[in-house]
Amino acid sequence: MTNTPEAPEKGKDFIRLIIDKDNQTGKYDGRVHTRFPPEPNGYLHIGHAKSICLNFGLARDYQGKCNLRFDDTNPVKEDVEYVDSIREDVTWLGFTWDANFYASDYFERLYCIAELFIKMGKAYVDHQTPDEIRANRGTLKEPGTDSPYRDRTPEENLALFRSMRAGELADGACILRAKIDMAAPNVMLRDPALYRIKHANHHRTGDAWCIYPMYDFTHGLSDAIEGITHSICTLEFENNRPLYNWCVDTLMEGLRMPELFGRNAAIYEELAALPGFNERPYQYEFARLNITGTVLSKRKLIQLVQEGHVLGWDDPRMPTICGFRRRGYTPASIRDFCERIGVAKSDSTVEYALLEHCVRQDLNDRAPRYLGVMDPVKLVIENYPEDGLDEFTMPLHPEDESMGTRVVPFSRELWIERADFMEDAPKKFFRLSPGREVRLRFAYYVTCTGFDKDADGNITQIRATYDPETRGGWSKDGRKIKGTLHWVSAAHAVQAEVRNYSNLFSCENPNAVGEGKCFTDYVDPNSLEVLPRCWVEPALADMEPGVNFQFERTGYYCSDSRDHAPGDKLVFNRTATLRDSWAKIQKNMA
RNA sequence: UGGGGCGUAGCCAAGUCGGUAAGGCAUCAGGUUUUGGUCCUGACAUUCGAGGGUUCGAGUCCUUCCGCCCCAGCCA
Repeated sequence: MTNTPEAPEKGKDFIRLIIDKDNQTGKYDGRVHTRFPPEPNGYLHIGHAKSICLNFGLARDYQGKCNLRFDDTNPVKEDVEYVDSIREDVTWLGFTWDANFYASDYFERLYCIAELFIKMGKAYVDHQTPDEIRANRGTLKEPGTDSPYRDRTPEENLALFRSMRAGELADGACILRAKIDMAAPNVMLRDPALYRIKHANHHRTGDAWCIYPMYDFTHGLSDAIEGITHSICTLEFENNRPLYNWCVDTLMEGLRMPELFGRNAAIYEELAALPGFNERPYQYEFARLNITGTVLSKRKLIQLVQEGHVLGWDDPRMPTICGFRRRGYTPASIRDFCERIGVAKSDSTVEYALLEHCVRQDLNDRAPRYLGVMDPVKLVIENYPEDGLDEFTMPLHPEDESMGTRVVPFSRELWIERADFMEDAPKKFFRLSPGREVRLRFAYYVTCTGFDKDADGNITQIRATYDPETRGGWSKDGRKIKGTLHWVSAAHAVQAEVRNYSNLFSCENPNAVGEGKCFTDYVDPNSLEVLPRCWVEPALADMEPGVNFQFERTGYYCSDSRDHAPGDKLVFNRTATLRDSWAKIQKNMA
């Protein structure tokens, strides 16, 4: 691992503790080699980010290595579109793999290993139908029944398996099964399938194969081939671990039986020399990530996209990596989140608030500030000259001068936020109201002198006077001004479309909906709010797509990567609101 | 008594050979502030799923019980 972000400084998780122990005992000679092994059948989500940060982070912290390996053993579900997106997302998160492999790289070796298993009497070809196999597997509490084909000779099995590979059999005609124990209490061990026939085109190997290895057979062997030391996956694979071990151990045993090698001897000898088959990898499981208010399973995410509940995989409301990217989340904020949630074995659901905290913290430091009015109402400065103009040079960041400045024009007519004015304001309201004085950010103090309404009672315009002695938003007499409003000069403002996002789901846990309900029933149609006519300061007109910034007093935003066109159509996505203690006060008053 | 895991605050999560419950988020209360932002300070588990036992001493050891998650794809 090279080129990776800063290391964390906190209590170690159980996996790091295991590695420490391995290093102390001299296991693997101090080598640490992990891998991130996605199946390219969908887009990566924040749950994958946890795994990515763990696996690549381990390599970083222990001066080890981490591979990217596509687990592409099921061609009908996979596609290059997904492998491309996965590579892009891992890279965007800030990680660099030491090697990029595919399970399909190992198809020939895997096939030879299967032949060896057959010769060892550890695998057989089963001609039972899927229904029969299911019926004979037994139940969780009752043992299974041996297949009538279980005692075929190695010679017979070898011939059959070769005809499977040769394409002489139809899909589903038979499978290759491990010969373990049909009465095993762990159902995974009741003669699991190793190979199935699928006359399907594979995104990488094309039509070279019509049989494909199963996950359990492939995974541990691929790990060993790559010299992986610590194979980390999620909790639901705990039951698979004995099978993982069986596959690796059985091969290691077979590799010591050269009398069985036959014409593929070269391949077996090569495997036998690999570090992974001398000091084999071990699998460890951690709890997958859950976050309140969203779903994190590929199946559900696909459903949201396909049924049109969202606008695509990168819809900013999606918990996908590309969704967060488009929303304006930074790689550093997601990494920080993954560090903070920890790695453990208990099922847990992290509050979305933590993720929001992480972006806010990151963006607070690095996002330049701008002024933009979301819900505009006109403010006329009555004592300001009709053709007057001020140009204020404002810092792009209040605590970081190095970020520089920009110039913001000021004139007689301004746009301010409708919510910043109240006709009859309570005492705690620090904004504009008849007779009250507020500061216009970095401009002047203004005092409200009145307002106008239309026939329906809507406020059409607010009137005020300004104090020329307060230029820059500061006064010599030191009088206290509690409220500071953002504003934009009506004559100079640029129009923009602002897209505000809130929770995609209207319930806290869309994974556990009531009887007869579907999680999609809880998709909130108001989770996307489009404000087509906002007024923003001119400095924003030429902003490139994909740039993070803050609209002061409002929130963190990001120019949209798809629809934002500098100098033409401005489109800004809300990444997160600012924390809003005024909202809390209002809530408490109500 | 199918098998495999897990249970420390509202949410995550440290807790190594038993020695008297880290940290973060959220929440609440103050202070600073030209963003009701940021920042700073303080509060927030007499108790670790429950009971029993061993011990001078138990979140850690023993034991019984309870609760939750995973497994019966020719998916991963």
